Amino acid sequence: MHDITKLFKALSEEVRLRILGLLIHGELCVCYLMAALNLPQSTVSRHLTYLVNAGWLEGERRGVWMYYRFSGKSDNLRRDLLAVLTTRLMEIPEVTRDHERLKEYLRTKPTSACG
Amino acid sequence: MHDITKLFKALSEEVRLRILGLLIHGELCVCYLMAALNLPQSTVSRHLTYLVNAGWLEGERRGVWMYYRFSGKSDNLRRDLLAVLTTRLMEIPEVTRDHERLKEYLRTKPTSACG
DNA sequence: GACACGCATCCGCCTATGCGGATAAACAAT
DNA sequence: ATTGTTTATCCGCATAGGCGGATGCGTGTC
Repeated sequence: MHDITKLFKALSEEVRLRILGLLIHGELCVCYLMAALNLPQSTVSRHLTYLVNAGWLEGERRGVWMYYRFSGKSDNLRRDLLAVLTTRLMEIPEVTRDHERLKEYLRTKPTSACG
Repeated sequence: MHDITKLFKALSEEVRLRILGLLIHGELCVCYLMAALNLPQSTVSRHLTYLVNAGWLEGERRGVWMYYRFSGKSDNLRRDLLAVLTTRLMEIPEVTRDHERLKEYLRTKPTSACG
């Protein structure tokens, strides 16, 4: 039961929902998440760690860069919830706004950002 | 966005998931919930109020008795989540145990109980 | 109005977790 | 080893909300 409440608790914070909303279309580096969310690095990092510990995400380091994506682990509840999130998160204005910001960042893409 | 995080936060506590699990088959009076959950009245009442405020439940008073059921209000996210909960909550041992307790209570059903 | 019952809320105590700047740790190049 | 970059974690502060017994509020009967 503790695993389950942890799954839902992870979804009970705006920043974390926004992160999941950004990762729906595939993995992203922290530097992109920071730009899209327009939040300080420590805030983003803290929430990513929470989502990993709750079982939603997994991270992969590539050099200095850290990428996050939805966890490959799968159980019935998480799979069902993920299906719901995949459609419903995109209906949230804050999430669509983040996607616009991400697109803009990709277009202007500083050379200092990850490959 | 605040409504959405509130929905998930409501699901992030064991007692509240257990309450929702008990209400899946239909409305129940608080006295039944207390018996099935085997928890003090104040604890049950507090969580019921939280679930009402989060948008999951609605209550109806009948004399001194208070009945709760899933809210008639419907939006996309809540409807999808409810569909998930309807199947997945019954897979949780604590929830099935509550149902057994409820059945036992119904069988022995003190005359002082509602209905 | 008095009394009884069911249930919402208060209360004191405690734990969990939000925030962002500072710092530590990990990685890479020289 | 030094320097630079990215990111995880610490820190102090603040808010939210868990617990259950006590109390207040609402309903019903006499």
